[in-house]
Amino acid sequence: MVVTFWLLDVNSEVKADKPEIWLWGIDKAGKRVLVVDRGFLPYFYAVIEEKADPEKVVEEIESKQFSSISRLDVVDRRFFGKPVKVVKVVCKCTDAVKELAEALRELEGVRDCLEDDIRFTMRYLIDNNIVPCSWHEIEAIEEINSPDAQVDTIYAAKSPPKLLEDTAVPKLRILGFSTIYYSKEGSPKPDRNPVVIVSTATNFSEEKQFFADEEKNDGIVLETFVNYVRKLDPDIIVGYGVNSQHWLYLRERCKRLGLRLYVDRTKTEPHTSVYGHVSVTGRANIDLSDFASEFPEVKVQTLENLADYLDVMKIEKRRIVEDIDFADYWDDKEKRRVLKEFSMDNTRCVMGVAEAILDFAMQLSNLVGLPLDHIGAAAAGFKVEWFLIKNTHKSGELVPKRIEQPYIPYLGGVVLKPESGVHENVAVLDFKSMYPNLMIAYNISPDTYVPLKEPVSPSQVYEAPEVKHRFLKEPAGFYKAVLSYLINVRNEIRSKMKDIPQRSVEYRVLDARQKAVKVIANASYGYAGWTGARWYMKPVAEAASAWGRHIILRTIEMAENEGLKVVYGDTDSIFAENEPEKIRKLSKEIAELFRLEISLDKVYVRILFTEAKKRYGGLLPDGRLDIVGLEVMRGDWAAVAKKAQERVLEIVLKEQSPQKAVEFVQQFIRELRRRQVPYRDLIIWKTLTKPAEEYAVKASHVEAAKMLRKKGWELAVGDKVGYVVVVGAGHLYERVKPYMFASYSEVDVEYYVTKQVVPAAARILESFNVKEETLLESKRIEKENKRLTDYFNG
DNA sequence: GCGTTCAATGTACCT
DNA sequence: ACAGGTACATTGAACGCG
Repeated sequence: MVVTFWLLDVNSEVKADKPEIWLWGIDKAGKRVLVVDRGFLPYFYAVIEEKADPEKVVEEIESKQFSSISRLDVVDRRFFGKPVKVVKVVCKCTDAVKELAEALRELEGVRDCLEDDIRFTMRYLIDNNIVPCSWHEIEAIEEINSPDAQVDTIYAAKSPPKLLEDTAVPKLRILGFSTIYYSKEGSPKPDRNPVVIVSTATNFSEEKQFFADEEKNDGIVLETFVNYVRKLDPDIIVGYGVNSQHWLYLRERCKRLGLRLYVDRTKTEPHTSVYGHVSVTGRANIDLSDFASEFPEVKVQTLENLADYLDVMKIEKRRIVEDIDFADYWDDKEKRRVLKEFSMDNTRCVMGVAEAILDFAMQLSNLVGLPLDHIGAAAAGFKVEWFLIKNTHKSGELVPKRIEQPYIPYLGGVVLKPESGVHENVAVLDFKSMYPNLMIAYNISPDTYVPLKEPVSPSQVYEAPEVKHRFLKEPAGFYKAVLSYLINVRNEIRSKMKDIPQRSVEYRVLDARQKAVKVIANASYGYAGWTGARWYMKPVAEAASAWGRHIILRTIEMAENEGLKVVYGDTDSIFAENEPEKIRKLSKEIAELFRLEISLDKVYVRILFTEAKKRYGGLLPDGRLDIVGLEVMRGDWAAVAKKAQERVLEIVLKEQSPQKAVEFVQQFIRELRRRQVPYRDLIIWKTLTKPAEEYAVKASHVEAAKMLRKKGWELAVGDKVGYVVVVGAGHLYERVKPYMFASYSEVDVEYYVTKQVVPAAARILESFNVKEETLLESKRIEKENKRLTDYFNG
């Protein structure tokens, strides 16, 4: 019979020494199915030396009588674009692959073995063109002696599945959860601290909570939670921080209590796997924190901040309970109610954030080919790499081994020094997807690169300026193929979206798709220059950036020849006077000369450049401010400074009154000195980028982290530390405290005046010759106004 | 011994 | 564990000074 299913998860098993692929999915009728494919064997390639005879090599291998070899085939492949003869070594089991490849590498006539490092499940998906989060059909028969799996039907495959066109997403059961641990000794530890609350919610509005008893016994929490999950049988489980923390915590708790955390579909426990994701067999376990980086505007990426940003649940409308207070809240009968509600709200946030992210995650999984539960956990470089592996496989290109490469820096984009001060009516022109388009236009790719010593006629190659790297004009390299596809597909999607109502399901899915496509296209240049990449090739990245410099510099020349004054530019953009006719002419010239598209991105009514590069603020026609690089945009400045600077910019750009801005700052400082600003606006957040001991110099956030650790609150590398500056003597790092350990009365407000608000405000006002001292003068208002009036009137 | 100078360190941003 | 280019605050050693 033919089974049609949407692929949710995949894993491999070994039964009686034979490898099996298990495909978990949902069929057209909404039944949960497991398809077991026993017809696929692992393999790798032995690359034959150029002068060797492939048949001789096969004979040589055969003579060794390796028992784990199933068969040998001589086939044609390509390696970095060059045709090679390889022996496809098919193995009887997955365990044998590594060992066998190691042995064959030593054989005469074998140059190297490749693709022995491709995981079996990914091998199966790629070879059979099977795509996670897509529909497939397969010839299969219902299993008689079924393995124990929590699905409606189990099938045995009779042939590999076939990918279908259908892009619809089936109705899935989604479960979200969050936990509260009880600890009076700092960071909760599973060997001593119980889980007192688990809150769950589903995408069909079912909310549940599981609580520990009065003695804080959590066996009941874990047992009832596990039973609930099994009964509900979700396809997707979502949480925040579940990969790095919660699954392991719950599992450890279960172990101590003699329980099993059987929340999957086969009675195994959640286990950490590739890229640090936690696998729950038969379901897709998704950690939303893995997707938080898609929202760089959110500087401190906690669940509540993300939910606030995505309009899931506003922070002002919530009662937040800090971790350090969990135990106190649990112990107090009245407060326990608040803690329970806080926990339930966390799970509601999980569900809301999941709704904003899941479409994107599915599209990314679908595009890249990594299973849904892997895709978030995989770093950007690995996403690009799997996308490339999947797409190069089709053209017979072999996947290089990952080898450690020395890091050799190279030149990047051009950044112009801005014409500091205020400019009116400024147009921003930029090259759309500059690096991908350069790689397409000049066929820059690992498989088209012509090494220095290789003779080739100049007419056959594109030669990058300055660096002189050469790439064949023909045939198209795989970057060109793949990037053209991505750019075309994105354009098609975006034009399709124009004809669809924005609230429709279809629009949302298309939007998620175009975002996924954009992520991969944008990361491909960086991938080429990443020393960890399998296809790392410095000349590829270096040629792209060299072409980029060449083109932006020619563009500036041409603009100026046109009579357009360029006031700033960075990598792929130029800022110039907004003269539509001249701009149109310029765009046309660029298109003809370089076969690249430059477009009018936006126009600023008024823009202010500081003396520095990469820092400016502009007023858009709709009245919004566009602020770039300045303190307002930074997560490591106190909110007081950011708010003051933003208001100063607004006054200066909209009302064009530096005087009024000065008065605002002076008033703001008075309020700050009276401690009338919220305490939370004084918190400074900085990332711990390495273990506290490894810092070469003393640093405020590290000292704050050490204070937290002394009280049992451990921070991991990558965590953000929130601290405030308090009164006292000595270095700055000696005068900081974690924000939850300090009280407002001990805060050193003068620090915030002189080192936060004043510098941030002065950054803008220095364009108007306002000095920091002026901002710090606090005379009576009338007197001040007069003095300023006199000052600005000269 | 103490203030000044400046390279080094550290973080976060822009494209 | 995608690239290079850049700004900026703070630290701490070197320096100058009877």
